[in-house]
Amino acid sequence: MRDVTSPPASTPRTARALAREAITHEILAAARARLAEDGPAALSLRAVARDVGMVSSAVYRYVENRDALLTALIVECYDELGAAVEDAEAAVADRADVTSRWLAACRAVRTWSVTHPGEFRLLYGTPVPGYAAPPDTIDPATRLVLVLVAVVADAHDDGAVPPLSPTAQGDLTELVAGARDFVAARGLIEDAPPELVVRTLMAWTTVLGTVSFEMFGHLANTVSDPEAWFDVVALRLAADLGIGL
Amino acid sequence: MRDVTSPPASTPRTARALAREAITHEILAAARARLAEDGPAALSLRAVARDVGMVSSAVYRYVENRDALLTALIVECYDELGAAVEDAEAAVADRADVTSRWLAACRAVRTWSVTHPGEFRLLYGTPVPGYAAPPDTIDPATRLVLVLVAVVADAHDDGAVPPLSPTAQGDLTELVAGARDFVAARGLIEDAPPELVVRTLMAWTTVLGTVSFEMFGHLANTVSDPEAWFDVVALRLAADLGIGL
DNA sequence: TCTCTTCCGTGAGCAGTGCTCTTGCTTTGC
DNA sequence: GCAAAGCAAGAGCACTGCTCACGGAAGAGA
Repeated sequence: MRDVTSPPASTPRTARALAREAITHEILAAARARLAEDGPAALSLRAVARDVGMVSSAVYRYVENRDALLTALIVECYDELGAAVEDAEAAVADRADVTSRWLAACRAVRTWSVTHPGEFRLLYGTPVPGYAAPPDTIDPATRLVLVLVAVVADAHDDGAVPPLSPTAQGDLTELVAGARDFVAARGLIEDAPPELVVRTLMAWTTVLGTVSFEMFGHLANTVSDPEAWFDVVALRLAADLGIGL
Repeated sequence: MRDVTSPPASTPRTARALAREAITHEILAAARARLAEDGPAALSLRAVARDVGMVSSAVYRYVENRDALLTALIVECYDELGAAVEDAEAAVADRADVTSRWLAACRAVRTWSVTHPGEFRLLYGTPVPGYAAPPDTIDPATRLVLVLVAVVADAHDDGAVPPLSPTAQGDLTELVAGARDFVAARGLIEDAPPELVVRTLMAWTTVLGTVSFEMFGHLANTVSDPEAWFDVVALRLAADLGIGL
């Protein structure tokens, strides 16, 4: 019984390949479970091997080494987080209400992070000592940022964004040229005002900084309710971006 | 030859105790050197033992365990960073120029971080898996924040801070009560406006977030000159706080 | 159906880790 | 001068990432 939907030449989906894929998936799942408990740096390949009922060396049939396992996890997590933010933002019915869309996206970032502390550490915590993230990870990583930028871009197109009190200091245009090319290449804003780019970058920094502070305990004894605090921050950032209130 | 300056009863500064102190210091120094290379999670007690020319078990005479070593390093680094920021801020001659004082303090944060990447990871990166920072560390950690708050407080006392466009959303007062008590207890601002506290907290989050982004490589291909970018961010935060331009 | 190749799991092994414990030596205090 | 205390060494335990030779199983081609 042949599978006509997928050509066997390009992807020979034999039973063997399927089993291999399933086991690889099982290994990744076990690794993510371990991740939540001990953190990325302490991720033990032997431990995940035990969890899936294998001997440690057998895992190397499926995963090249520990770094490759980390990379796979990073890509998976970035994608999951990106999807969560995309869904949350897309769920806002009133597309003209950019403030709600911004808040929904930001909240989704925090919600996912709080419910996935181990994964958050992997993505936005200290890089694992000997590990250097390969280029494969930067594309999934941008997915989340694109949602935020898209909201800002929409608000900008509507003309709802007031002039952003430009502080004259050198050529901002050149400084954030990379970021402007980034959004331009994705067809979001053709010729973004540097002011807007700077504000958006700062906002994204503050969003992630706020979540990091909460996750890593730097907010203890300072703010009573982290969730409410995050909302305050997110709304103020929206106001700073000219898309709030 | 007795040392009259220090009473021998409370601190018996014998030659032995001095030698012990010196070796402990040497161990800490070696650990910090290792820190810069491999990061906190990979800090190997055996490696620092080799560096100081000891066998691994010998260091346990001076350091209780790896966590205690980390704690000592954290306290040391927080103090060093705090001192660096204090000095930089104090070096601004014109005390009325709050903007320059703010910028100097912020710049000192970044400069220290960039020149001490390993230590920065230790302080503001992912907490080491099995390690929980003891209460001894929170006091040194606040030292740096106090400098920033003091600048804001001075600006506030001068009355130079304009009304901060309050976005009405629940009772901010209760939300940031911890932070307000914090500054009040240190005699900085007696009855700080919640608006100001919120802004200052956000600014501090953004400052550290910006440095973290740079240090952990999340700013790659986005901003051409991290140092110039940091200045832009810091100055804009000052403007948001009402102490800039 | 038979063979041959490819794949997979096992277990031993190497070098490294944190940490404990015993042993012997040196230094200190009386 | 001697007992006590402190110190460095080394063996040892359980753990880590990773490699490699081995035997078995499963699929592919004839």
